[in-house]
Amino acid sequence: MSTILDIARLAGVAKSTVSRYLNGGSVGEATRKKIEQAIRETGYTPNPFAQSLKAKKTNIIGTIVPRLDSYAASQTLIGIDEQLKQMNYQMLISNTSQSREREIESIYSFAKQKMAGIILLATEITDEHIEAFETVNVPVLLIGQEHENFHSIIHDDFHAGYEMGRYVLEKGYRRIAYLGVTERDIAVGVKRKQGFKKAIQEVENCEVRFYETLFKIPAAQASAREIIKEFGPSIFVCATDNIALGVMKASYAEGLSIPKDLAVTGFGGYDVTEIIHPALTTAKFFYKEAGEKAARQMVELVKELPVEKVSISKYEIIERESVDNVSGQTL
Amino acid sequence: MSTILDIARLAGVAKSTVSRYLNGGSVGEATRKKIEQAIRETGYTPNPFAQSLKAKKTNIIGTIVPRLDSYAASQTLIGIDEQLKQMNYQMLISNTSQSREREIESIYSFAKQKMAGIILLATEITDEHIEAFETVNVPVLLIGQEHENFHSIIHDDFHAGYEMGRYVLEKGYRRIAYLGVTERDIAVGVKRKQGFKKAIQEVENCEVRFYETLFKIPAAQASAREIIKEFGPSIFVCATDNIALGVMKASYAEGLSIPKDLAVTGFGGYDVTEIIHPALTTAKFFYKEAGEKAARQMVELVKELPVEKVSISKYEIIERESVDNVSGQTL
DNA sequence: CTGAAAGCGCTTACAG
DNA sequence: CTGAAAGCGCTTACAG
Repeated sequence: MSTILDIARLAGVAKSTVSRYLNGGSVGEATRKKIEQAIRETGYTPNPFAQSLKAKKTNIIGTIVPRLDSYAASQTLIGIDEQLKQMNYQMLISNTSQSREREIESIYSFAKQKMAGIILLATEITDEHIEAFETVNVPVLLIGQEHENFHSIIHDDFHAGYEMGRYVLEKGYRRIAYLGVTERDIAVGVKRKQGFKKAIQEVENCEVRFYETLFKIPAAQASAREIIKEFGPSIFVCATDNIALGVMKASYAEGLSIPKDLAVTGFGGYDVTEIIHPALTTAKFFYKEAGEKAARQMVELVKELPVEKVSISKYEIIERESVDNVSGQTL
Repeated sequence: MSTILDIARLAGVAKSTVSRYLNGGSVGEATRKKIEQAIRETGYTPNPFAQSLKAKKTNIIGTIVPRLDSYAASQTLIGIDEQLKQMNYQMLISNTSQSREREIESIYSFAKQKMAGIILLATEITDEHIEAFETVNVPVLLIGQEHENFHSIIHDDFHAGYEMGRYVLEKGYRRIAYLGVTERDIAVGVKRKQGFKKAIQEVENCEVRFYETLFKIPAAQASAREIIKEFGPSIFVCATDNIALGVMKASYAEGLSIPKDLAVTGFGGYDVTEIIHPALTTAKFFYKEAGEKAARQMVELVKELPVEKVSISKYEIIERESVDNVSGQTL
């Protein structure tokens, strides 16, 4: 491995001149050529550790993710990674396995490692998060949740909820179970529900009940079984695709046919939703695109350029087979 | 951020003494206490860049993965990551988006970044791979494929194929379509098929035809449609779960009911296989465990301890609903 | 435009 | 056991 000194000698100039060339400073035509030649000969690449030691900052963006094995997470990461690569930055992933403690630790650990910025695929923002981010003093970008203290990219949960509500009502459903999650998750637990509620309020004679369950399929399945028995809705509007999957399992178990006996919708647009049969009607979010945008904005933050506080990523209602047309009426 | 000099001054000793303490060298009882106290006060942690600059090696294991959005990949990564963390190593992921070129680039790039070792979630090992690994001279571990030049952890594809064959025959199926993939993929394309063939050879009066398709669901679906029409098997034994999913979609489209009209099996044990209805009978591999073992072995390689050339990870046939009992006979 | 020098924070022989 | 000194490979004022 050759060093900057090797190529300085080869080119017959000083180390500092080579360094200047490398960092885009102005060098004379002749010396530039000699340096370029020397670099070509040796295949020289700068030692990143030496660079970072001086610069006290890397070109690495630390990305904190609650789990690796979710569609949303992996798509978002792919988007971040590809975009970052294009801009000559690198992504370092910290998987916290849904542990808030590890999430906080990762913030400090990334700061120690001189990450240029931190992207958090957020579920909940606690005081500990705020404190950590404030003490490390590194550019931060949230994906999936918004917070007044930080820049963020969110999915349009409210309007997706609203449009999903409209869609379900248009199809004629009037006995609806909304199966949501904890309100501590603002995006998934609050916004989607609020949007849905708004759609409901625009219509009359509609019986809607709101329930809360957990994110995992088995929990959703158990909740659904209860609800089917005690309420007997004609449709489940579920706050996530996984919850919808749990509802579908419950309905098989109860011998209900989808969508004839029971309709189901989700949110997310996970690829499994089109593999299953019947395919699931859902509000698709654009995780990869959101990740790409996050990467771009993060680099702008690093360069201290102005960035809008919150960007809203789009969505799309995808009609598939899990919802019937009960009435055909238009609202 | 405090440096080693700060804590040397605080403790009233020399930098080198602190460094020795930090690296497990012998220090006197009294100085040890003073140093520990100083570290506690300041919350000092060593600057990793300065360390790496001297040591010319990091405690980071570079992990090259063809894609992030696959069950096998994410489970394997989770296993590697968790185990590495426990051993005070870090994982750095390079996602190549199925580009062989990027795979090769990543090898060189990891070497430049002084990774302590490289783990490759392998699909195909080409001459370029071999050349790259030889020139960088960094410990290497393959997961998923074996190769004489390198250490590796593989899944027991051969025996999984064999046992799947036995299982299908026991259930009474005798008109079988084996839907495989390219033989350039030794593990998936060759070994699983070989194991399956062995099982077939132990029985008589069995009509088996072998086909080849691509890894993606739509491609498998198209292949399946053809095969259903021209051969009309009573069961599809598919080389991967995704291919099995494609077959299931094709059978819905053709109006065939699973498992009554057509049975299906896969390999992999992806979690989607138990979400769908009917749930898929498959040979489950233990990706996360394989990742954990890979991490352990990699660290041993880094430390230049002896490591077995190839480790075989286990599998398990999971019986679910996509296969009927046609005969009930025992082989 | 170019170069000499100091310094980033750590480790590693080498003396004592 | 402990410390002074050199050096890892780079960057950054500062002179010229």
